[in-house]
Amino acid sequence: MTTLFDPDAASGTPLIVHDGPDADQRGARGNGSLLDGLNPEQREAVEFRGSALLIVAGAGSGKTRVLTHRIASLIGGREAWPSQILAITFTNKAAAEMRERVEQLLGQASDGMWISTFHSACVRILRREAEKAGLAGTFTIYDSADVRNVLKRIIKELDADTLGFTPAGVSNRISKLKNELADADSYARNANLDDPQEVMFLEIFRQYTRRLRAASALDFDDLISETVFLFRSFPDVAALYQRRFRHVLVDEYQDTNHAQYSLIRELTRPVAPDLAEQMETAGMHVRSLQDASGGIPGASLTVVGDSDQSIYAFRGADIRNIVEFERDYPGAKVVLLEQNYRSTQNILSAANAVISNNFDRKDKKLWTAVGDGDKITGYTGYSGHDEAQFIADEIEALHGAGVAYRDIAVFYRTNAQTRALEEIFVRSAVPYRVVGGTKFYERAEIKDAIAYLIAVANPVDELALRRILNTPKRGIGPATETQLASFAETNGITFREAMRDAGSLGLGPKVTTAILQLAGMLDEAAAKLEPSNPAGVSGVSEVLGFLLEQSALLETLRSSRDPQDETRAENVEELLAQTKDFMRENPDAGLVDFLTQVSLVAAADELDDSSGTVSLMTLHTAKGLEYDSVFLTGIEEGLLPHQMSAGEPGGPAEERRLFYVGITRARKRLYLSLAMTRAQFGETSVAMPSRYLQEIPGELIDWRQSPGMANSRGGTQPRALNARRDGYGSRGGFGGQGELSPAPRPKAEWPNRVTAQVRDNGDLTLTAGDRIRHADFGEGRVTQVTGEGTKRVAHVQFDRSGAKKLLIKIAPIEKL
DNA sequence: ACACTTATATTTTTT
DNA sequence: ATATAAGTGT
Repeated sequence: MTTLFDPDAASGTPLIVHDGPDADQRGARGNGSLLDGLNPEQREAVEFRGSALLIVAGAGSGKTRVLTHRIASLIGGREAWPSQILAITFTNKAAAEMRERVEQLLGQASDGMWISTFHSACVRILRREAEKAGLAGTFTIYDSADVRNVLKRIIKELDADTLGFTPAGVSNRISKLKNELADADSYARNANLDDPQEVMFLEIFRQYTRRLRAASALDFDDLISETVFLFRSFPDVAALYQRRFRHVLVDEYQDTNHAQYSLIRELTRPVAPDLAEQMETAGMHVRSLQDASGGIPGASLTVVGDSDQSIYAFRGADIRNIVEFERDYPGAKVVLLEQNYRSTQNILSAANAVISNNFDRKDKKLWTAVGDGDKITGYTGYSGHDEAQFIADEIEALHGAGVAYRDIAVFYRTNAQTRALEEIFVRSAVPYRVVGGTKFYERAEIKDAIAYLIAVANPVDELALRRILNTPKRGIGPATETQLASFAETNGITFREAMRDAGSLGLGPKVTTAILQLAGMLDEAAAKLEPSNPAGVSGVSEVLGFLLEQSALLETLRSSRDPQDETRAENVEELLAQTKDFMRENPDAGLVDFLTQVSLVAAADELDDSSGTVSLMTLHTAKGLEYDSVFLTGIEEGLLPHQMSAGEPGGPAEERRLFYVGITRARKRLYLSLAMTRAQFGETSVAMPSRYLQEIPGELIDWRQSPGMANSRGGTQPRALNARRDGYGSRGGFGGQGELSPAPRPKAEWPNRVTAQVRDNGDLTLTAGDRIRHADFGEGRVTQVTGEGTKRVAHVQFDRSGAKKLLIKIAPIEKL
């Protein structure tokens, strides 16, 4: 028998493990079978043993495979216990998948392994070390809406709006600072205190910090930064985790911000000899980990990333983290994965061509062994709806040809673009699901129900209490709310305590009863969770059921005459069902765990692989996913690249990466679509093709309707225009035959600089029967006019060129 | 305090 | 266009 121990902190006690058949079996598995089917680079990445490893993994190069095999090989080769592994993924869904795949490879469960997102891991640490961190273990996590709520109140109280402060703006600024590990005090040290704007911002920041603390709440950014601060302030606490996690693996490293970078640095720091000795004395068994000096060496670090897929600079992601990895970790090994196992060569060639326009990057070319595949399909709609109709029709065609709906995805830059798509999809009966967007947990009725639970779990959370105070309506208005707040303030008690003491506020009897009833309900619910409760401990769903019943929240929605409330009631019922699922899947978890899980769901976590629907999502959400058929929509100037990115330094480059990410999601078929006009704020405006479209070699795209055709500057016949512009056109994305293939192709006729020359016919009005002359098609007769305003379309029968649809506002036509 | 009407901003991306 | 905010009247 060998005495080994798994320093798994879950139980806090070392385990004695016997050498036996089990161990032999694990050893016998060896690494041989784990390396099967890997290419030499992947193999190298799996097998490398050393303190730091950077895997530069191009899109679709099998990085998840490498990561899972690496973890499995560490555990299977008995180099590490599952509990010594910490793997950070981008979404909870990716984490679950990774765990499953590791266990599949090992053929055994691997309890104790931490595979989670940055935020989940930090919450876990903070709840565990709450006392040291100066927090209640039941702290609430505020999402962006909660944060804005708090800020709104502060700004109002300080009259800061007169200085131009908005909740969203301040929230952004605070978030940026926290991502840099700054707090109000450190900011104050460098602030220009002669600037009233700065002074006000500082005051808001201070108040905000104070209120969150008073409510025992943390925002998303705090989760990371507070963990870093905890580790820095308490080396002994940090040492617990430094000792435990011997292998730290981080996925999507290009999207880490400074705080996350620092967290990884702290976790992979060595433990000093004296601290290690203290731990040994405390019975923590560090002997087997100690090096010659008596300290515990830093954990091995593996990071995986691709700077070409860095798309989160706006939330503080710092591309330098990956670019300068070798400088940060001297002696780091770098492995490059360039072979792509996902897409066809045509798709990869397009992706390579686009991304090569970003100059400050290491050249990297994806390649595949699977062959060219289909061409990319292009389509230019007259409007967003026309574009959506094309997509719906094409999806139906694909489906008819045997492609499952779930293998099809539609991507867009902004959430607002879902509207046109949804309208058409509903009409065309295409089964679809919007991933992210207005997320389930962000709906008002769900936040209300959750607020009841938060009020029970974390009684000092004033925000949650204020939210439910008059939801559903119980006659407690803003005036009463303010009175309660100031009563709490003057007496130095919490809002909740003030509610319990409502009787001494001298309010009307009706209001007083209402408040006391609510407070009593919450206390009663809390009692149900007490372990000492003689009636036994209730689970999350019982408590929620009790609260919904007592507050009549559900009943109010059901009996409302607003037709939308019916759906809201169903949503609340869905939440109740979710609590039951949660209890079944996590028998040991409690209310706080449920609330944590709810707070940390990512958009992509909502994806259900088994659902037979088309998935709609933003390009950001699409990162890390792949589909057989991908529709990339709204490839227009102002949308991709987005208008707002124009001012940002590096904005257009990041937008290009976003386009690149979208392209590389497709396995077999890629569709690029855009519209000539786009509705925005209810106004319709003319849209121009994106500059990025021209970066794709023309011969890769098969235009069903090119931008040139859509504004009728093209035609169905080759024209002299093409030859004339060949100097530009053959290189660009649309005119392109390439210098080597002189034969003109009918479908490639977009004049090179069409983006710069869009005509405006103003309010030219046409009616059926009018004769017109078109610059290319000659004379014809209008047969019909459809559409409204700027997107009026004339259907014209040309004398020589046949029937065409023309966008009246921008077509090169004149009335005769 | 609540229901109704009118004004206004909203759309960049997200844990 | 739509959703929320603010304003007005009961």
